[in-house]
Amino acid sequence: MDTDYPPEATPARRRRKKVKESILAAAEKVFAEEGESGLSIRRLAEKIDYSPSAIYKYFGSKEELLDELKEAFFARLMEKVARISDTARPFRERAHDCLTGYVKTAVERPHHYAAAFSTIPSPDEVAARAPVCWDSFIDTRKGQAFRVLVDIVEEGQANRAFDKAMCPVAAAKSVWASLHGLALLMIHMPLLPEVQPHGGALPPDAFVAFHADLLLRGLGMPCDAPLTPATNGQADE
Amino acid sequence: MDTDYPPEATPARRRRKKVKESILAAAEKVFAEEGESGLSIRRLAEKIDYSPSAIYKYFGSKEELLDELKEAFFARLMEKVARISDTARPFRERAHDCLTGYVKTAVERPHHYAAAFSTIPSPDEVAARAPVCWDSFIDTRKGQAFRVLVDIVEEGQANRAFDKAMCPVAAAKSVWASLHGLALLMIHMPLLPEVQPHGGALPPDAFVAFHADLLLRGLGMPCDAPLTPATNGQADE
DNA sequence: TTAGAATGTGAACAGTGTTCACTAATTGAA
DNA sequence: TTCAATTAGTGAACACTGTTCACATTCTAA
Repeated sequence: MDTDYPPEATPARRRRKKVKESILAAAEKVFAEEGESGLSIRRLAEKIDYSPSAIYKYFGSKEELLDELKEAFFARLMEKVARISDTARPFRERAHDCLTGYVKTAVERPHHYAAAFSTIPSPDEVAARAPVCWDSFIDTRKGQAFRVLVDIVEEGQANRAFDKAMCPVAAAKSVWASLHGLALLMIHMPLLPEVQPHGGALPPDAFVAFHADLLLRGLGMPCDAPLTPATNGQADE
Repeated sequence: MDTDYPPEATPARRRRKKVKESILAAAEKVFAEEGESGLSIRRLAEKIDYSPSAIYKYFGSKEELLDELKEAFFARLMEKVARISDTARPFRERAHDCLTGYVKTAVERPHHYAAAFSTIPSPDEVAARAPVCWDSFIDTRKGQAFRVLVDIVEEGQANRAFDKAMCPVAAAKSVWASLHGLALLMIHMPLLPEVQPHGGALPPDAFVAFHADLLLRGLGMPCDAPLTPATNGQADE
């Protein structure tokens, strides 16, 4: 696509960048509230007072525009988790907060997170892209987020907090899957955490923490605190 | 919608049912291969040699048609897992196979499974539907699949295989989330299991088994076998 | 000053889900 | 058997969608 120019800061380039950002800002707003179904090129054009076709001078297609939104979101998510991981605190706390932080950040922008995992490659595409090499994956935004998890697992193993027999990459994949699933389940079924046969369910945040504890224990790290706070189960109700 | 009639088996009703099933069959085929994006009413009509508007005599909307496909798929998924859970085998084997069975069945029909969790309710809708009661959820197809997981957790706790301090419902939610995430990750990134820095990644099935083992350990059940088979890690490569 | 590139536009194309007036066939009752 | 009422099926249309393209305008660099 010929929509991206080298960034010598001529006045024209600056103007162009501004317009492009106004498009992205308008798109971001609509998309955050209503998701892809609410975001049409015509509606977007109306919002920024341009004609629909003008948008195609800045983005090759709607998909390209959406990709930038998702990419930016995932970069924020990754950075957030990485920052948590970089704080100087006991390993268990840090690991726990990385896991819960991932889920919480994902759930904050449900449409973004869900859209970041929305395309299903056909068997042909899969065959064409295989085999996938590690280096190309780890340069992706998703790959970088994954990298943080691998580092945590390796650190935990070095600490003897986690089982050393596990392949750290496999363990990180497993953890990622579990976080991913919780995030999506909470996005698509926001009331699930509240569902409980006799009332007294965990509030969403506590449930995310519980999930993280379970994962850490799966990795081989026993819990010092009890797994479920007193509010859960069929207590006093 | 007035598209469903009582099932007195008059010739007309039989004919109607047949046509409806032919629509569903055609839709099923297209949907399984190409997902929602490939399934248009006009294309569907062409396939079964009817006019597009004819389809609306059988389904109130495209969404309603799709809902039937997803519902049928999830019913199969649920039944499959329930059947595994009902076999007479050692608890650990059964539990393990239920978890892996869920993921494997989901991945077999990627578009179905992903579509079954595709709608994101707006905050208004969430507020309107809250609070959700257990009984109405457990009658859902998803609720029934979830029920199987709760039963497994409770059985494991009764066996002293799982931690008794956990709320079984919370634990089941956590397990569900982890399975859900693995299934979706494998659907949207089919090559992820293969990604490994120095080659020698687990094949997909082995990775699913590894994931299940990790979950069982998280629930409090220690592993008899080593967590990761010999093929993993940076072995002989 | 002027050629060339970049920006923005309106009309159009091909596609979508859906509705509706209409015809044709089928049904159940007189 | 006849006849009214229901049902099945149709084609044209509506209001959308993403996208393209010839065209006019504006800006930029030589």
